[in-house]
Amino acid sequence: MQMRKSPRQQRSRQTVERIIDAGRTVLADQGYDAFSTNRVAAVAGISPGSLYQYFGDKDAILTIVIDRYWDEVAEQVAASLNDRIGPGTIGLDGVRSILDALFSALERNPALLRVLTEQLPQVANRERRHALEQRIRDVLVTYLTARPESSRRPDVDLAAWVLVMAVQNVALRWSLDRPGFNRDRVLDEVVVLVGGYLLA
Amino acid sequence: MQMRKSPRQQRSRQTVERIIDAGRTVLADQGYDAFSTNRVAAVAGISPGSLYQYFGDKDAILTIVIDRYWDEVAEQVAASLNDRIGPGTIGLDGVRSILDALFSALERNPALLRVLTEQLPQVANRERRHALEQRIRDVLVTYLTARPESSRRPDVDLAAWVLVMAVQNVALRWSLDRPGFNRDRVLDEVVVLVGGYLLA
DNA sequence: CTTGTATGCGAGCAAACACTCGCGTCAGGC
DNA sequence: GCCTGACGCGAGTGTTTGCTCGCATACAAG
Repeated sequence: MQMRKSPRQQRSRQTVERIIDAGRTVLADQGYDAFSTNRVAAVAGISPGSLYQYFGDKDAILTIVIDRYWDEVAEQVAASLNDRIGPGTIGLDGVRSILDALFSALERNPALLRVLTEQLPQVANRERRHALEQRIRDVLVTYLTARPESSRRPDVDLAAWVLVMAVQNVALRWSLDRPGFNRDRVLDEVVVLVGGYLLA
Repeated sequence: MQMRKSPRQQRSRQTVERIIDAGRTVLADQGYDAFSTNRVAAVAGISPGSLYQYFGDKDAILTIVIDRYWDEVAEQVAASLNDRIGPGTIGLDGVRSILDALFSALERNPALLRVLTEQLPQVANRERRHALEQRIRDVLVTYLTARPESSRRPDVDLAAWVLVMAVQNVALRWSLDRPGFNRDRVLDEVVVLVGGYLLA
């Protein structure tokens, strides 16, 4: 179920925002198990009944929190992407700064990222993450097509898919697992991974 | 909680196996939501009470199903790895056949793989997947150290980590999302990814 | 056969929790 | 200032589900 009715007055618009904030807070601070409607309502400082005036069910709140999170990540990566993609050939330093943006975006809210990726049924994230991936793949494909000299891979779609899948997991797992490796060196290695693949 | 007591008689050992089988069946066929103790017991053809003679709680059954699954995957990959690692330098065709083994292992039980990775809280898989990753990383590190001519990466540990993370996700997502790409061509690309990275 | 133990049963308990409903309160247009 | 609908309340309901417990049955040792 989705949003039940839209808030008309000022007061209720604040209520809706407080519910969403409370949802994010509970998720990030106490985990998915604690994410009960009663608790979210309590943290939001409202009653459980009020919650159901605007949200059809528990999942509706969860969905909004998830959507907002991935939208923020997408926004930051897209910003860096658009900055670099205008001029001419990107070059390895450009790749690096885009990767840097991705890493930074994932570092913004580690607690929430952890809960979203480790405690939630992934099916909840699936749609949004696919959208994010698709968005980046599209940019990649148009870039690689426009500048064939920057890649030796024959199938552009396939190359973009492989790169996104590979890079995504390196970034994600570095953010979540915090292995002992230095951030800058990991970035360097990913740049090599990408460059080596495209120009092999 | 763990295993509550071990089965002494033949009869009860069969019961335990039937419970585990039922657990796997319910998970793969009906998903995690349907994975209730009562239903598992029903599918196993026993009563809920009997189930708790051997398993401390619901999670104990789940854990065993997960462990067995990842152990099987690890076994198949390790087998291919050990076959290839004995002789001398592996070479790109050797890399390819190891990757092939990984893909095949993930293709064995797609339904269960999907439920484990998409519906379960990932924290349940975490330990086992880390163990699997660590195992492969160790093999990689010893190989790369023993044959420095096969890689130009300065930090062997870091290189192994990056490769495992990158390759893992490509394999996993290809198995789960079934994008339109031909299996062999994906394998080829991953070989290029690995080779290009190590020899860049 | 007897007896102690391992195994199995299944109705039912207790807790958690998503969600409702009837009623009181307040905002804001006229 | 009034009046109507939007807003908010919170105790309560219905259901689900993990798990127990007292008892029956099957097994194996002596």
